[in-house]
Parts: sequence; C-alpha cells; structure tokens
Amino acid sequence: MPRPSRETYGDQKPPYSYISLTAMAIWSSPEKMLPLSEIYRFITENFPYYRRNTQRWQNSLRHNLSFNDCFIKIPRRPDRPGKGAYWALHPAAFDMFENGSLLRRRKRFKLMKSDKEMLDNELAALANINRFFFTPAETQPELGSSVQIPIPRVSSPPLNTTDTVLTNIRPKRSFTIESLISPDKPSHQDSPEQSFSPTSTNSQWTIPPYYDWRFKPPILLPNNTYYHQYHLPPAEDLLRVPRFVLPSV
DNA sequence: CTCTAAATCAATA
DNA sequence: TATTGATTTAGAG
Repeated sequence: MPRPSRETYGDQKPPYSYISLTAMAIWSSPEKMLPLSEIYRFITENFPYYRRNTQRWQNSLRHNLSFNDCFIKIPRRPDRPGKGAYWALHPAAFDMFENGSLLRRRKRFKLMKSDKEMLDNELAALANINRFFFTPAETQPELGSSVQIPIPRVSSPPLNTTDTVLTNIRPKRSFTIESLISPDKPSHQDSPEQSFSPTSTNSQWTIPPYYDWRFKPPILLPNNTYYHQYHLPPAEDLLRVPRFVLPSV
C-alpha cells in the first residue's frame, strides 16, 4: 500500500482546518516562518482542492492568522525583499493538535494577558531594531558591535524575565504533510532540521532565529527605563546589503 | 442536543 | 496585507 502523499485527497477537501494547514506550511519552511503568499503557495501546491475558490479560503485564512494567538506576526527585515510580514507559530502552541485534532481542537489557543504583553515587548523591540536600518547610514551602529535598543512600555511591569511559560517547549509531532496525513505512524522521528531548536542561551525562546540578534535579559536603568541589548550580526551578507537611508523630510 | 471552534462574509485600515 | 465584527456552519462530546 502506497504511503499517503500530497495527492491523497485529490480534489476532495482535506480533513484539516485552516489552522492546521497554516501550521503545516509554516513548519515545513526552513526558518519556521513564512509570508502570507508562501502559505498560500504551500496549500495550493499540496492540496489541489484549494486551487479553486481562492478568494473565499484565503480570506478565511487571513482571518485565522489575525484572530488566533497561535500565529505571531514577525516584521520583515528591511534588507529582505518582498512584502508583508512573516508568520510564525507561537512556541507555546505546539501541542495544539494533541490527540490528532486537526479539524477541531478542544480548546482555542489563547494567550494570557501577561504572555501577550511579553510577546508584544519582544515584537516592539524587533520593530525598533528594524528602525536602525532606516537611520542615516553615518549614525548606524557598526555591525558586530552591541547596541542598546529602547523598549516601549506596553504594560507595567513591562517584562518578566523569570517567567517560565515559554521554557522547554517542543512540538509533540512534526508538521509535515506526511506525519499529519498518517498521524498514527507511531515511530515517526523528526529529522534534525524539523526539530525545534531554540537559539537563545536562556531557553526563553520566543522569536525564530531570523533576526540573528542574541537575546539578552532586559536592563533596568536608574531612571526606570528598560533596554534590550542585542548583538548585531557580523554576517557577511548583511554587510553587503545596501543600507537603507530615510529621506530627510 | 449543546457547546463553541471554525468558516464565511465583508467593512475598513 | 491585516484587523475586526457579525453571523452561520459544523465537529465532537
């Protein structure tokens, strides 16, 4: 009996929710995050059913991305071509599909307010990093140097570094088509590149390694302001990328 | 049957 | 592209 493949369902609607399909797409990517257009492409390429009525299901899928806390939107780095942000899976949402509920989960994945604020702080810091790309070239920090990036206060207290909610989270299954189509395959082992690999040293990983800046605990200054210290990547390709300069208004 | 996640329609930014 | 609300559909206990 042939192993179930991408064409298993043909033109029939696959028994997966948009959330499942999106998670599959994201997880199949090398960086574990994709722009919207790539999510579309994954689904239409792998499930022929979705090659028609695209306006309907793509609208629904976008609704899912915005509505569900399990998807986090990561700003595109200015040195990357293309449009739209990247979408990733929230690391705490990996066990959403326990007991094979790929159609309807028992519970929605909803973040607590404190977790949402923590994530907002991370993303705000990322947005600030992006802004460095747009500052005048003369005043941009040296690549390979360290830089302090102010964190906008979205709540008080803005950060809780001892929070362990996000610690030691790994997926219970891999979001490959093969493993999801035959979920009862018991001995399925994740390939190394499919395995979850936190990059931060303190294992409080929240954002994929896309930004390449190493996370450091926030610094509290005497004036009661918080900073994040990042190390700018020494990557050669980044050095070659033309730096963006804001037109002075 | 009930509960509520998921899908749909669609206005708006 | 992305967010949000309103409403309907339908999965599963």
